[in-house]
Amino acid sequence: MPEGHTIHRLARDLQRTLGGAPVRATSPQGRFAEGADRLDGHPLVAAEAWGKYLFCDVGTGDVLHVHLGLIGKFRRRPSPPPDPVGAVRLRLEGDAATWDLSGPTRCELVTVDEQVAIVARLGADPLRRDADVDATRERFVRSGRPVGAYLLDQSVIAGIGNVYRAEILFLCGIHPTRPARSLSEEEFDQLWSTTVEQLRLGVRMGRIVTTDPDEIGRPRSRMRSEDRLYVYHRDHCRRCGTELEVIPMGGRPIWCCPVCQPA
DNA sequence: AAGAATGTTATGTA
DNA sequence: CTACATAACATTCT
Repeated sequence: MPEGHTIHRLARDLQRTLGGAPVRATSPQGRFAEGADRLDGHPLVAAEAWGKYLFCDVGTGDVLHVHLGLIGKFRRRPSPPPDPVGAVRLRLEGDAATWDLSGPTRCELVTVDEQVAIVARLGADPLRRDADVDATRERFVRSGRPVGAYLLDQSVIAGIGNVYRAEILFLCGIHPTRPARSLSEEEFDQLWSTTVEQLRLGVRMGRIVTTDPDEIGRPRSRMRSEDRLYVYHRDHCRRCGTELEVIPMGGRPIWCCPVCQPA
């Protein structure tokens, strides 16, 4: 379910609703009982996203590390919460809200050192102020890999998923099969700034909307779902109507418009 | 009601 | 070492 914007938004919401006061942590299905015990009663000191990875520091030396994977979800519920819906692995109950976690690929307690090691494997996160753009540009100009595959590589840029990679390349008019090193500096910089802009927009909207409101003729909040994207999972280009190419890349399909994104 | 889904990791191959 | 392919995994939503 999530790309980077979802996790950043989640970190912000967790911080806002659970920050400061002690949190009651439970594992309704018992599958994370020990972890929940160690979290229980401690305040959430900081919730932070790094790409698609979430870290919640409880100030005891334990850091909750969560990766939602494809289907994981943190659901917000009122406090006190109703019965869990589905297989809830971890429940964090604060005064203002309760959060139920289901379906994560990763849910574990790590040390701060381990957190640092995990983050070290990740590339620059465009949503973070400490993102190293210059280092990322350097890597781009050296790689012969297709830019479509490269964008999905979390060790290069952290936070882009299959929807954003297709949409960002469309917005930049770049064909996904082009080698990363074939991009000019200007093209890379445009790619980066578009990524920052789009991910921020995603955080604000709480969903991915890459189409231009002027082009669609409606504000983003009132767009129909089929109008929110230009190419992802479409048959025809939302801008020019041309039939889209679908190319397997990085193990997953990418859609692109042969007219708007010349090879 | 079966299948798709905004993903990562481990493992194998060339 | 790099690039690429494949499988396994987890649950919800349509």
